[in-house]
Amino acid sequence: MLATMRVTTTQSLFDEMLQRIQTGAWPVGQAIPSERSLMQEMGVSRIALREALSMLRSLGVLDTGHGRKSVVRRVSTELLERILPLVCALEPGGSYGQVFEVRLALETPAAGLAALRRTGADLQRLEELANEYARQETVAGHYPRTDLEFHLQVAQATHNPLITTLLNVISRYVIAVQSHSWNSGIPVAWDRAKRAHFSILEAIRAQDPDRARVEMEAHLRYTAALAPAIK
Amino acid sequence: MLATMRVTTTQSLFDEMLQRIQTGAWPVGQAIPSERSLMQEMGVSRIALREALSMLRSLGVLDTGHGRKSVVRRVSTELLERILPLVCALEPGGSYGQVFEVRLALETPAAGLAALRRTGADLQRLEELANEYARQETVAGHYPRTDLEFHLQVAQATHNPLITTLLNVISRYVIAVQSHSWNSGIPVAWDRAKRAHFSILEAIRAQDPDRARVEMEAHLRYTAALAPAIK
DNA sequence: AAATTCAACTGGTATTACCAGATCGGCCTC
DNA sequence: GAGGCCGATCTGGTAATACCAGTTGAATTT
Repeated sequence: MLATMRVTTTQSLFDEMLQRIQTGAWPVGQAIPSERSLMQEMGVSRIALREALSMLRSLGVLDTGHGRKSVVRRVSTELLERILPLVCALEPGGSYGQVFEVRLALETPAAGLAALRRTGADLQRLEELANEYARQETVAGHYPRTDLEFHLQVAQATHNPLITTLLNVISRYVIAVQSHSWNSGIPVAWDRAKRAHFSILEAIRAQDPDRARVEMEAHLRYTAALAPAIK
Repeated sequence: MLATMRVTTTQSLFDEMLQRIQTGAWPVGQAIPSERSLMQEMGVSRIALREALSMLRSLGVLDTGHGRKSVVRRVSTELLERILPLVCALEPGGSYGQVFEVRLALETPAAGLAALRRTGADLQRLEELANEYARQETVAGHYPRTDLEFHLQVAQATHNPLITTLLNVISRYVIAVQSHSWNSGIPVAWDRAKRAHFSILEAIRAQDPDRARVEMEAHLRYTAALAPAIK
């Protein structure tokens, strides 16, 4: 026997099973062997095995359920969406301005990438959202939602899921804070924002990344400047 | 009793304990009650309790160990560091290129912000790291580490913790993949990278955000182009 | 052939016991 | 009396076993 087995049984099981998933030995979307057969194969107790499984489940890579077999789930962006707010919340000094900086940094090049890669479907969806946004006349809470959807569709058009995920989380946060501060709303700002959306849309339609970047950055900076300095 | 308790015992325990941590009932850095006392207080078996605890542990909010009490840990970036490779590995298109895009998008404006906000201490640290990096002659694995440290120090100089956190995670992953592909290393690339670090340093010293951005973007694009197209 | 039922899976929970690291107080030595 | 040694007893980690409860699918019944 070794001097001391530094890692616990649970940990080694977790590593082993995670590796099987990453290497594709346990393909995504497919069921893994039952707990009973696994504890035989690996020569461990069900306790240790289940603790390792519960770690995988809490990470979102396993979809378990009472009575059915456990299947490997694709760890998609939802995991990041759960984690990022947690990190942002616990990180001290996570003020609005700092989050906005990240949004600006990400979304500006994202607009450029979207201009390069947008498909016909992307363009159509963007058009719909820009029009829907332009139709909004009321001061109702719909405003931030359609605005958000337009921006997220731009992110979607980059066809980079990581960008989409990050912007999803960050934009949601930024817009939530913004709409909170614009309790009454400023009509003239809306008109400008509506025109800005169409400008961005046209740049993306023309597949002009530089113009898309410029328009997006101007739009974001303007809306940010509207929000009265938040703490 | 309710018709059916939809959530499992483990899940409700997890929620309960996570809430205790978030509300501060179980303060960060402090030990939580022992498993035996918890299973008495909550009226559950040790199995369910331990599975919930293992979920907390896998999220990084609990620091458990053999023989000592479990203490509440602050969720730091390490959680993201563990998750991101997983997402990239399992996401079908979550390739190196997509992660690099995010790094480029974030680090370029970060260099600009660093130029505006760097303190004297930031500058000194950057200088040390650039020099240390320049001294590296061997092909040893030190190369990526000092390179990473320089870049992270640039992020640090933005004094935006969210940028620091995100770049910490993303750069780590990008550089890990890069160093993996540069098995032999290309000396001429090193020289260029060393000069690039000094160029960035000088721009930050001069507090010239535009130049810092340009230099950083050029540096990143060059090193990325070196990595032989990684699927 | 279609609907129904039931038996054999599956994962979820509970009980009990023991192992091993960590701790701290009392004891022994100096 | 002060300091180091040591073990009783805390802690979490692992194990074996049993049973509960959804799920499933094949055999049975209509």
